Amino acid sequence: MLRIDLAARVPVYEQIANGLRAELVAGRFDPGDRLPTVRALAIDLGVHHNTVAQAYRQLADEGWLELRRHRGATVRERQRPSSRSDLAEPFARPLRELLAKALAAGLSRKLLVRELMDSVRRLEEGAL
Amino acid sequence: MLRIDLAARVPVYEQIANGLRAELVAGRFDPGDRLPTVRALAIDLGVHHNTVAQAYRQLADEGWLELRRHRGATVRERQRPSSRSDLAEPFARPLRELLAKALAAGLSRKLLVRELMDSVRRLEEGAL
DNA sequence: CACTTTGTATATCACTTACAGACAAACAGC
DNA sequence: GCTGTTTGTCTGTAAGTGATATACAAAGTG
Repeated sequence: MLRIDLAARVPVYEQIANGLRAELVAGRFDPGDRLPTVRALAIDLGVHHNTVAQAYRQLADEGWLELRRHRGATVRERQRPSSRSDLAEPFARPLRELLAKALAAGLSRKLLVRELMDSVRRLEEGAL
Repeated sequence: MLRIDLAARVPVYEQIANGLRAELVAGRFDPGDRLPTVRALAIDLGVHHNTVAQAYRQLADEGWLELRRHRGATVRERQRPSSRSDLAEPFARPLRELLAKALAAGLSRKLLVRELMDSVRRLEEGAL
């Protein structure tokens, strides 16, 4: 389901939240679906259950999950937020820096273009 | 020149390195060019000079800069690394998670596609 | 040769992260 | 209904990291 890199710079709880958010945005869960309990997922990922709980709480804050004690995490109906163009600015810079890193790491421009076009295709298909 | 966000999650020294790397990859500096001294850039950015020094050292480790005491940081001739396709994998996931965050933050797919296509165009022009 | 400039090294403080362990309350089986 | 288990949460803690402060050695500058 998820792959966690304990040595990565980005915190584990954020890796979990990022991974789940990606699946939620992609619509891989339906409203009402139950996510694994914090302990079950923690064992599955090999981390502490508090770490998973933190990720769940973050996604709950963002409105993706509803957390009720002893009922687990249920996927919430969440209207896709309305788009505003001034939100593109904080996205453009991370993207540019990510591309710079990739180029510096040795990826060719051609390969990067292919990756980006893949993302474009997935986006236009409504997926991620 | 650079914009630093002290409140951001990514460390300041890495923001500096990222920003400079983006300009270096884009070819905005010529080999032999001098970068500002650590103290000058530190004052300009409002951070400690050690923080800038750390960014410079990272870029030097990557081969972008040559650091000689009292001579400042000079931009090195650096052959663009050869591309290998297995390098695309560690790039795809950050990209996907970045897109997911953007979608979750309210960017429309259409807007994201436009940003990505902008990047593609810049890449194909040899810039960034 | 005195003074400034410049990158570096060491120490310190604050913050974050992941974990440990205990807890209260809802659930399951009887 | 009652008891034991399950489940998310709370509090505390040890380790690691980031940014700064400060001192230092050596090259530049007049």
